[in-house]
Amino acid sequence: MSTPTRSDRKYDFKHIEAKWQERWEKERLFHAPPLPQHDNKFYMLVMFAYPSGDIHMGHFRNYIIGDAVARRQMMLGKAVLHPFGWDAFGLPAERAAIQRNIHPSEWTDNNIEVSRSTLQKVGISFDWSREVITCHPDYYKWTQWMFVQLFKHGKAFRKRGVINWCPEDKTVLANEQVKEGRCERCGTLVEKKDQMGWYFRITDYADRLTDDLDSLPGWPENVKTMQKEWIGRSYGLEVDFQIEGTGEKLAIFTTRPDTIFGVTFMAISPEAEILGKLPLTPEFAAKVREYQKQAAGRSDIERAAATLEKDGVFTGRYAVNPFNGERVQLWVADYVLAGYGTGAVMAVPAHDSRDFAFAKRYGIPIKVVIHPDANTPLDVNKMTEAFTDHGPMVNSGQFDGKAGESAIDAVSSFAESKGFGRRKVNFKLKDWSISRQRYWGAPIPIIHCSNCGEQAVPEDQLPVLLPKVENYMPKGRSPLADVPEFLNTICPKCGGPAERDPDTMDTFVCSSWYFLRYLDAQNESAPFDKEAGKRWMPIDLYVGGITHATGHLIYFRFFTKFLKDIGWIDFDEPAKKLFNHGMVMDAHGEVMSKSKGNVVSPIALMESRGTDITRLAMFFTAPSEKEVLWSSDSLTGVEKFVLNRMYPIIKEYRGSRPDLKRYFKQAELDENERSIYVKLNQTIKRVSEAYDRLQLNAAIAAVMELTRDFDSARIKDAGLNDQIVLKSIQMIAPMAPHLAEELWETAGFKESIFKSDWPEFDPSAVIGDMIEIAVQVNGKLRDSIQVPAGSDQASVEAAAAASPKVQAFVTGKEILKRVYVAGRLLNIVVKG
RNA sequence: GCGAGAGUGGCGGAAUUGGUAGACGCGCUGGACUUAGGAUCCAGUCCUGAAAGGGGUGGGGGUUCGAGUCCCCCCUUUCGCACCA
Repeated sequence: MSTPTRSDRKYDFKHIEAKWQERWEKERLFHAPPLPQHDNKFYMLVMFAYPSGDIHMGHFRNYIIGDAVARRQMMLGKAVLHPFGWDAFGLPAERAAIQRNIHPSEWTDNNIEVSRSTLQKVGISFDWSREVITCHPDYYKWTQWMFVQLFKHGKAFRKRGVINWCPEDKTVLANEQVKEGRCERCGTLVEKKDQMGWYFRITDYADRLTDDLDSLPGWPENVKTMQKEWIGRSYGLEVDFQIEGTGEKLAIFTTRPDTIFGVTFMAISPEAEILGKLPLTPEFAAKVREYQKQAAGRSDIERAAATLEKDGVFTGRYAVNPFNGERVQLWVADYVLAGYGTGAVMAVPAHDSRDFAFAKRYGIPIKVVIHPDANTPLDVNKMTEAFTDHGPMVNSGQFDGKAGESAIDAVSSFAESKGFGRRKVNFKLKDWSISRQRYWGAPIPIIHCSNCGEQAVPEDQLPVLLPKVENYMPKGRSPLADVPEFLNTICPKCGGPAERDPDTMDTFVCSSWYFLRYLDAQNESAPFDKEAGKRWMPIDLYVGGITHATGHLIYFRFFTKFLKDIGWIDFDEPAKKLFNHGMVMDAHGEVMSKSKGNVVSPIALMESRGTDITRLAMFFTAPSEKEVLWSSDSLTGVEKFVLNRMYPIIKEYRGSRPDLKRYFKQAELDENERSIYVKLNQTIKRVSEAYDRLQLNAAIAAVMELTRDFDSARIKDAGLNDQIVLKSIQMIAPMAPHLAEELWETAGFKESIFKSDWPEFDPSAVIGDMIEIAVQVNGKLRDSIQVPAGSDQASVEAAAAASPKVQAFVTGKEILKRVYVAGRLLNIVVKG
């Protein structure tokens, strides 16, 4: 299959790839300088990997995209930082340890070895001297340092609260790790539990995390939208309702103050704290308790099912609407979320679909206070669903007639002036729960002292080393809790006996700052050098999968903002540009998985067809942001291109060692030469733009066209001929680096092609001396005419008028006007 | 339900952002060279039509000299969130 016919040399990719990988390594070609010039650097980051031991098509695609960009930036003369590392803490290592009776670190380190050497075979231009491994103490020392900084600034705190509990993994999960009520990792239904744990106050950053998205034009809209929705900022009014016959107030949050005269009941979440403070008669208290039990037994999914019939129980108590003094029933209902707002809502059945369903079920009155518009009243008896749009207020006292924003404004201001309400901003985003009751993670650097409370481990005592343990079997509490040598310590403040926190940190903490450690990975006295941060940051391009849109990609922005606030860095946003590559599916559009047996290994392909051909095939099959349905057909076209055109092209090289910066004068070239010279420059332009937009499929297509049109036999000028050969090789180099290096060397260059200058196009040669003008009559194409470049409108019109095809549509008709687009098109508009 | 995308040949996909739709590649058809071809080369390949021409970018309207591209209404589809009051 790989036997070329036109080439008299076999394309011995195995030899070529090994040779160049070795040479790159020896020459330290990819080692980034410690402190680049800020205006001439490029930080190319790909999401680091969990070391599972194999590199699959998804990794392959991710890293070759980053590689193509990094290598091209090298050719553009930038100081390039292109590092890699391993997100090495996490559950699979514990699993494997339990199954095979080896230590998680051993399993992890072995996998890293295997994966690293695979990546080296892919020829990715990583600077391995900056590799980070998050489970090694020299890294997690600084993860703990980050925790301590957060703690010292009040951004890390411990509280008891309802948490997501995965019964399979036996650990707490952050909200971001729960998808559709299930553990993102193992798919088990998540349970609610009331438990003590550590949190990061990411909610303090909610406004900035939302607002600053607008300063990121280089981020895809869909990711920004997803983050905004996840953070879920909403503006509204908090109103106090007195609970009749008690001194208690019930505060509620609403985004629709304009419906407040339509409140006909109130609803409290069964988990809301206020419920405990309500004096209930024994009869009602028992009913409420029973309902609470029932609600607690329902999974999140059951409770969230939108179609689920709302249910609840009456508390026997009444609340008073401060706007009109009306007395309404106070219910407990589990469609109200405990964790949002105040855990209680004012219910306006006429204008909220959930309240509507509830009111219908329990026969609670429905009161219309908004009309669709002034002339279209709503009839309560005919309503089959709530009317939730905006419209003029009715039955609302002095507010009648106000509508929309101004209505909300008027009601809010009134409440504020009377002192029973205040404007408020609420977020869906919750504080980030980071305690994990598992072994294989970074220990939380906190000491609990019965006298002094929670004390951060002094920075000079970091890292808190993860001890060896006998048993990683998950029991629902951290394995470290059973290691007295670890647990027992002394209080750093009073010196008395104290205990370490037994929990470890969510691995997303480790990955929230790894991009900074790359700047200065060996630093033993600081997480990274501030000057290196100034020079290298922000990340110029961050490439990874879309799956991290509302997890990692929010967390690392949060860390960045925190570190800026405490003076470690001087920028607000970590990454200027974000690119999400598409997934790699099998030929039928199914996700590749071991259980389906449809996994295609990039390694096998690289071995049978060559790494560069495999890389080109991945680039060429689909644009990088779209999903790829991978089949072996993907290889056919690019393989022919490499074997029949690209690899043999070097035979056409005449050894002229041309000045690659020289531009030719079109007048000095003959017709064949001129046309290929124009093609060359058009190609350089197209390819450069394609790389800039990461349209690597289009970049390959353009080079294919050039090499197809290139016919050395028809070119007299050796310098021109050789420019075409060499620039074609340069243009393909970032995508097929081994092949390009080999050809470049064959042409006589001693230095790596990645030290050569990326070709620039001759602006005077992107259009030829004769150009084609489309001639339309009434917008329909009738002919294409050749005119000298630079012709004015009059001469183009004259040439068009001479065309018989055009004449056929114009003769005898009145010409109304002519639209001329210079160098492209002439449209003759005729009557009739 | 809410939100954000996407619909272009048999297939993957191009189209300088309002200016010659279908680049490049796969597949397919025919031919050349061959003992052979699953190699290579040449030609063809949106539909219709003998041709001239006509039609054509999910469907329907609109703006414009000109719309795949902009606007409105549908349809299909992918992804995300999912009782957030």
